[in-house]
Amino acid sequence: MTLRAVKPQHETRRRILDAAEEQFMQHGFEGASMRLLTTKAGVNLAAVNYHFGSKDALIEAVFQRRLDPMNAARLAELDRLEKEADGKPLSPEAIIRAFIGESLAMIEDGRNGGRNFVRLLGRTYTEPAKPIRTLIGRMYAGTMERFKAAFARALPDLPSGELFWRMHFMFGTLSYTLAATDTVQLIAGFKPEDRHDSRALQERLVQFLTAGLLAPNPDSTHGSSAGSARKAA
Amino acid sequence: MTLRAVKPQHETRRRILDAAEEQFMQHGFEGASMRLLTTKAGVNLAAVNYHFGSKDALIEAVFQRRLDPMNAARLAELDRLEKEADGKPLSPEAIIRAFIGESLAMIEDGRNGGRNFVRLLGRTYTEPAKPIRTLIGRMYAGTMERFKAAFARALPDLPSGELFWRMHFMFGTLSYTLAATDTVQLIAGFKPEDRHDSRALQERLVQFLTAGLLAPNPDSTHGSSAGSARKAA
DNA sequence: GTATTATTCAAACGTTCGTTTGAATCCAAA
DNA sequence: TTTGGATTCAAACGAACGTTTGAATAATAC
Repeated sequence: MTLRAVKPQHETRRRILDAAEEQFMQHGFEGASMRLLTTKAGVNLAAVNYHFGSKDALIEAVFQRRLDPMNAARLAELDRLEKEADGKPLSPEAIIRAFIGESLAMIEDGRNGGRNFVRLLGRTYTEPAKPIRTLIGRMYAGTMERFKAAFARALPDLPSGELFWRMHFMFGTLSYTLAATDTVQLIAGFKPEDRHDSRALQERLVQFLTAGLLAPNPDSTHGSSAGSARKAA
Repeated sequence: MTLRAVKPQHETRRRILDAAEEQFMQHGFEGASMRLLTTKAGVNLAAVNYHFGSKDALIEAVFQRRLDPMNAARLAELDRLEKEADGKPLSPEAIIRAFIGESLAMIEDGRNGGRNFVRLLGRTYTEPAKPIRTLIGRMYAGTMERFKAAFARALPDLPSGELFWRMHFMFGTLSYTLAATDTVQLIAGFKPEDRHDSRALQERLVQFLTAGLLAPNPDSTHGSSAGSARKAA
């Protein structure tokens, strides 16, 4: 076939990973079948086991391909900001932008399947299956640690217990937004043209998350110090 | 069996629904098998088809049982607040409490499976399968409409397009919190004792969501009116 | 007690699942 | 052109899937 001559070396692997992102996103890991997946990818059924070993290993490869570069970019942006700030703490808003910017950029990338991946990612956060949980947790560990430290420096009066919850809420808002933006339609009055305008979406998210992060501190029932962090950025 | 004598009329139906909540939550709809589900429920494999007709009908029944009363309670609480306010608009914080109070109460209800249900609900919001989406959308439609109207009255200066997004974000934060509170562990330093303290969790959520809802209004790129809604409740 | 209905049960239906196999084919090096 | 490893392919494996069936059992009505 002349088509084959054009085909790069790892074309089959790439086709499988792309189809896996879409199928896992649509049906979940257990619900996605290798037969439909390989058909969509245009490859033989046995190709997955040949190139990846098993369905579970394919799942891991799907996340490896996107998540590692994504978190690396987040950390690089944080590094850049901190170097630029020259020792001074960053503004909370800047840290938020560094964290969500990469994933929001992918949402517009329909061509390379980035959109499928972020939606897959969003639904995976609510996946209780233990192997997947530990996989995701391991891939995020270093990034979360660095961002938590950056937030702590930016908000010295916010108790670390509160910071944890604020980060949890922020992460939840982001992941839901990535996963459900054009699926769930609970609230009437949705303007379709807004859905893929990631610039406007990013500004809205930054406003919302920054305000939530800087919310007044509820007096903890456990008597921890009640420092407040009110001022807007 | 003497056990059977104690068994209420629709014991089998209830056992199936309880097991379904847990299995759907853990494995997703496509991933959950009727064989494991009926085994966990302690009923015969054919009982699901006898009592519900099919797996799909069982999914619908699972949501009917909990979601209808939950949304009814939300609307009742909103009605109560509005009657009490006697025509004056409610505070945004009060509306938020009315919306999230019911679902957060269920999170502590380990006995009756309410905890399983809210976690199932959280992961269902990110489920792209169309039948489930329309099912959930239909069950939420009236409630969302009423709450949107209440927010609009409380925040007359917030453009309705912005309100939509703020509600979207708030809903995302809530659903992620319900679904992932004790599954995902992305951020180190989690205090296990906080996980099931729904009182403290509710206060943290209210603080975060209220601040996000009242965030300063970013000037829309589409030139819509740029009213701001800054004041805290 | 008998008749009638509702429910449970073990077994089987055909289909699809993830994976394996061994031969066929491709491709680069000799 | 021949060789040898990499890749693709059709076919098949046993297991698990949702659902159906018809007999057995339990509960209710007469």
